Amino acid sequence: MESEQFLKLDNQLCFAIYACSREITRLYRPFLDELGITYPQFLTLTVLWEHKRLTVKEIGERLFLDSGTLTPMLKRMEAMELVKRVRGTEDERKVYIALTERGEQLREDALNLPEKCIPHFGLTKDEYSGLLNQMNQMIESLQKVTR
Amino acid sequence: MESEQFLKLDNQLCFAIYACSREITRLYRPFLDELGITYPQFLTLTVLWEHKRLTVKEIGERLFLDSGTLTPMLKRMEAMELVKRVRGTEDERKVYIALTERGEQLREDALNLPEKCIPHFGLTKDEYSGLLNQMNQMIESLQKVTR
DNA sequence: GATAATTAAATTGTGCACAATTTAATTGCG
DNA sequence: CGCAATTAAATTGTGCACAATTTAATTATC
Repeated sequence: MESEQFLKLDNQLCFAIYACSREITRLYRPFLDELGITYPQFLTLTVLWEHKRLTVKEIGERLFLDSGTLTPMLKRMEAMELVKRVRGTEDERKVYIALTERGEQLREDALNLPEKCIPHFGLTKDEYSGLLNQMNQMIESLQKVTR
Repeated sequence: MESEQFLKLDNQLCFAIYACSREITRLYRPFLDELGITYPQFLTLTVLWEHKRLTVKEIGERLFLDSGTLTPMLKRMEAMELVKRVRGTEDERKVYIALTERGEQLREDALNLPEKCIPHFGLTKDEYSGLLNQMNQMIESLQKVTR
């Protein structure tokens, strides 16, 4: 039947996406190594470059990560002096994350990172944005079920 | 400039793929929980259902994983009696991984897993296979650089 | 206004993922 | 043959990812 076909590794989109995600991380790694950060740390900085100051929860909402992942990572980033962690005063449950000078400056070094990496994806501009759309659509569909 | 745009989270295909991969794993989890396995373990079983007996290296070539990841995972799977690990006799560097009875049987329970999950991707049949092709193409392009 | 329910982070514990190194076996080569 | 180079797994160490629980603060309700 069809079931048999779907169970083959080569026919599984989920495996292709999982493998692709790891290959992209591998592509980014040498560039990120130069900056002294990991890929998830780069994503965290990316949202902070856009929003300056966010709570742990707000970062989590954007990256789809929870405090179990973020808290230890943000502590490492604080130790590297990339971010400051400040407990809220009006609501003491919240912890605000803001960039340090160093965290701000890192943006300049990261600015050309996408341009250096994206060409290796082997996609045309249209394919890139088409794929971006489809992926975001898919994420939305999936989140309706998984949340 | 364009650089600024590329650095925004919403424009980064790499983030979309990373997030999508994790959402798919989240979708599969409850079904895999019933089988008592994780997603990477499911992928390992998938290649073994296709090939019966493979070395650690051969599994790694198919899943793009190294012994640092596979050895401990395969030991856990051996403890769960899903696979047998047998050191090669003609070449003692190799370790052959084969399914146990239980590992074989699990295939029946996993057979309908793709059918249960794929509809939630929110894709048409054509979109699914188109995306599968593009992802595999992308993986190939990336591996030319990262290997 | 006390208390129950909710919320935000942190903590605990398990399982990848992967770089780097180690160990042991095999192959290549002079 | 003898030894260097290579190969296959295993090991070591770091960093996510996430479920489940805990802690502490805030909000809702009576």
